[in-house]
Amino acid sequence: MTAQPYVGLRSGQVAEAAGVNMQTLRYYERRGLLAEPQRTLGGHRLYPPEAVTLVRVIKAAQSLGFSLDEVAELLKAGHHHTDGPHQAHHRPGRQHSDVDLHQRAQVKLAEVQAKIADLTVIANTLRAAITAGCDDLIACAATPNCPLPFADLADANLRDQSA
Amino acid sequence: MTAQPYVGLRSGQVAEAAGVNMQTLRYYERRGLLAEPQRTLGGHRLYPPEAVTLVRVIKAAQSLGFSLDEVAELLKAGHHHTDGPHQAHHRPGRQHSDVDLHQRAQVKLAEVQAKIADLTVIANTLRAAITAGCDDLIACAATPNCPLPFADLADANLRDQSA
DNA sequence: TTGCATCCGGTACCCGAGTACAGGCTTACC
DNA sequence: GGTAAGCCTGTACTCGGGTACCGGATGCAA
Repeated sequence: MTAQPYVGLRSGQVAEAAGVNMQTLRYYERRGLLAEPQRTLGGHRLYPPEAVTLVRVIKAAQSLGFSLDEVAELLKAGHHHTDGPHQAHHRPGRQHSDVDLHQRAQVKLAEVQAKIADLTVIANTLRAAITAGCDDLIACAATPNCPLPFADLADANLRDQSA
Repeated sequence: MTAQPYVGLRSGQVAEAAGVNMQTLRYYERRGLLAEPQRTLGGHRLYPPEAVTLVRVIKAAQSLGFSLDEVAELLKAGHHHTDGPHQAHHRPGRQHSDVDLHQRAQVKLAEVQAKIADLTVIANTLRAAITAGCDDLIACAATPNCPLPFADLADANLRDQSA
């Protein structure tokens, strides 16, 4: 019984390792993105090493346009299904999360693809603007002279809104 | 002097046509994205038709991840250069905006390309997750079993942060 | 056991991008 | 000239995603 110091990562360490603020960890915990970790007797958080990965995944997903709620969903989506080993009997209390996991992913995929498409349009626009020496984006966009696809973009956007 | 009704679009019309809230127009005006329009004698705004296009362009650019400040920059970038017809003499008061217009565009292009790359990674991840029937993104991400590129993504993100 | 870094909870604040509302004035048309 | 729809300014609020600060408690090593 060598009174070994507590094992696990302290919030500061996790924050550091994951490149976020400590407060952010607590914030994520409040938001349900991070499970409540172990505590020392004195109440200090003790995270398992995976926490770092998890935070990074969150940041990654989020930086690609997923809101924290969406990230939470994505995380939860798979997780309750991991919460016991091969637990084939599914009780009927959880309509939502399980059935549409693949759908969820597919929807997200579609969204991401749409985003890519839009960004591609803008990239092309910028490229065109650069090579054409087009100095004024609005002028180009507004006049039919320089037929950059900005207008299309705007239209795509409208389409988007109304969808 | 037939007292023709004021000519130009009223804010409601512009808002409607561009698919935004009227308040948003005023907001953009405050933010310097929209020039102050003409007014009727009574103080009502009268926009030229291009305003609609402009607002759409703003929305388009913004929906692709540009902040309003960035959009403002992009717009301004070209504009002062249009503010008089072939005015070749450039006076030396405006260091900033002109020189790096192309650079600006190039920087943006690089950003957009990076975003596309990241989104592509995530799209692949999702696709893989879907086809692999991988039900749990975190599990996948965290374990080396299912080598989805989530970790890379997270790394790319870190790279991003430190840049 | 003392000292210092670290962490605790709670609350309050920040920013970006709008949106809502109140109370009053204009426009347009009959 | 009356009246409804539309627009005006100003202020305040929302929402997402954090951040900052406070006074107090803990961890740990010397």
